[in-house]
Amino acid sequence: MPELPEVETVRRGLQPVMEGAKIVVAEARRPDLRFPFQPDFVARLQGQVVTGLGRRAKYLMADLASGDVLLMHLGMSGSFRVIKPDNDAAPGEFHYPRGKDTTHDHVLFRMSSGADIVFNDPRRFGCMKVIARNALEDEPLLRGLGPEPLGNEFDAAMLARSCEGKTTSLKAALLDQRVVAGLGNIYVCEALHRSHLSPRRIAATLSTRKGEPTDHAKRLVGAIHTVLNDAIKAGGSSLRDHRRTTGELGYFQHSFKVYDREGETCKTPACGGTIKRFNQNGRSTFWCRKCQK
DNA sequence: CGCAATACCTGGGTGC
DNA sequence: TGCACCCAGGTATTGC
Repeated sequence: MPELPEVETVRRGLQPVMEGAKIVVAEARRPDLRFPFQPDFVARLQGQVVTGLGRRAKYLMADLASGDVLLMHLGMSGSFRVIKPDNDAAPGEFHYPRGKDTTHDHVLFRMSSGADIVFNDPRRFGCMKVIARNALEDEPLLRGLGPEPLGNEFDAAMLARSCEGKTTSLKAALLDQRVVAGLGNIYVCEALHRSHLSPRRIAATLSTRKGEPTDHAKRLVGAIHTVLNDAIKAGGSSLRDHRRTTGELGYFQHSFKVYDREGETCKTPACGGTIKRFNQNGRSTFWCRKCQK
């Protein structure tokens, strides 16, 4: 499901009920998500005050008063929702209407702010892990991540440098979280279209022989900034699974120019091309052959 | 080494 | 209706 804009939308939804509140009860309803929960997972969360809720790439990071950090990743199908606890339930129990959509409720938090937070993830590609804040730089899940695409360090020069010598496609390079951290299939397709660059272009063509960024690299960075910022403003894109923590849909999918638009007309002014789809490294690529070069 | 393919999961849609 | 198959917003691992 979620790429950077969706994760940021979730972060903004959880922040008001998590920050400054205590995790009164934590519950993992199955032994694992992508990997097994740590044996002390619940113990390290329960009773802790969340001092801040941040984001790094597609990871949510809840700072705890203990000095631990709770890392959360939504995988392909993870979502959080915030619900009102049932006042008639026992203090440590979560009572709420069950249905098909609650089958995959795997992790629950009761916050002292008066909210229950439910993590749902049908495919279980998501994960949660508690680590010590002073060991963040040694954390394997975070160690290899490249720059934040909306951060100050990420610019055309940096992108060109990290693509130097890469013989893979530009599409594959942008999906590589070591190159830039937070893009996924949707926003890579959209950023390439908005910068009029072909997904098949060799990644190394973003820099000159001298190692300077090309105009292509500058255009691409501009497009990445624009599409991510616009998508965050729209509350992300809702195709199948993404919901805001309130259950509402994001609406950036209405602004897609290529993603999921196979056979439709290109939205580039005066282009008139037809959006095509093909498979690149096992993922669908959507693009306009006429205006993306 | 870089890169492509594969595996991990469930569910929805399609075509027979 | 059932079934086989394909597809899905991610990422770690495998193998060439």
